[in-house]
Amino acid sequence: MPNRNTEDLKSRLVEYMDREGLRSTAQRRLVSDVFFKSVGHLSIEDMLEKVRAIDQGVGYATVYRTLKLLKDSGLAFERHFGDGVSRYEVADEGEHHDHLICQTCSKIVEFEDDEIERLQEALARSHGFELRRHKHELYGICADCRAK
Amino acid sequence: MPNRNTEDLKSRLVEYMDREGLRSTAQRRLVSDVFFKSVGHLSIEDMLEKVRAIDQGVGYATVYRTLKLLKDSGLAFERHFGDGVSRYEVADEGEHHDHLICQTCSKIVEFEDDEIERLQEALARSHGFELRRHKHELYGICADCRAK
DNA sequence: GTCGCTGCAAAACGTTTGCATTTAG
DNA sequence: CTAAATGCAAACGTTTTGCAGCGAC
Repeated sequence: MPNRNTEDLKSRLVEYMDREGLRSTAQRRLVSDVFFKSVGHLSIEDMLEKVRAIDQGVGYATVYRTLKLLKDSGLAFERHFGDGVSRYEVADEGEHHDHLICQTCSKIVEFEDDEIERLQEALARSHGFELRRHKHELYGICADCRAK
Repeated sequence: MPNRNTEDLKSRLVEYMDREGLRSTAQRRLVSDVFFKSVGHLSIEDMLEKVRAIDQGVGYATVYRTLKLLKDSGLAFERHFGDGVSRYEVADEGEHHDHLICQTCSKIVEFEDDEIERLQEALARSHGFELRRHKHELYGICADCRAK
């Protein structure tokens, strides 16, 4: 139950599909609806499971291609956390965050730090780079796991 | 020609192998020597090519397993830059750096910023985490590519 | 001589694509 | 009707492993 305006996301997707001349199909609506209502970082398998709970006729490739579509439209971020699996996350507008990951229990905490953002922007500029995006992941052991 | 004490790295590897009861073989010595003399971020294929220039009998699996050994011993870092390929880098002691990557020409600039390090340490602590390692990658367009 | 290591080839793994069929527009 | 989307299965690229023979100790 994310606190999120899924209607807005849906209409942005429709706009994108209109613009690109893509068709609105039952599968795309199902996959994108399920995705927009999800929290966290979902693999294709995760999505397939959720989607098949509603319609088990949906194929892996369709989920894969719809997630790609969502990524291309800017409505999903694709993440890689070191295991070989791609994960997808709803790209809430304006919101941005990095990740703090527990190496023991795999808990993922999201964070944002304006000061770090500012410093990395400055750093990129000082090396002549125009910064487009970044990946900042902190790996450690969370308080719960240390307590055990 | 990295400015690096390869003898030290070699002896640390020998220590590790002794401790673990592993054997010193011609292939392991060759692969690790080539690796320690290398700069940058090498894929298994890169390493295989360099190694086979000296002894073309060496198999892919041996390079793979030796790189894994180097990673386990703490003498190599494994990196993932988003294409599906694992890359390895010599883990010089004390030295640490993050990466600034040009999205156009794939140039990789290494950086280190103590202030960012300090902030991320504080941030992890404030979330109850004991920080073990981190990944900080900045993607953008370098000056050369923007000039074109 | 033992048991770990090598090289090969094959398996595994997640991702991506070709194609015949279905379906939105 | 037409072209795009689907589902399947197969292709892909990379990583990982089983195993027979080889070699360090």
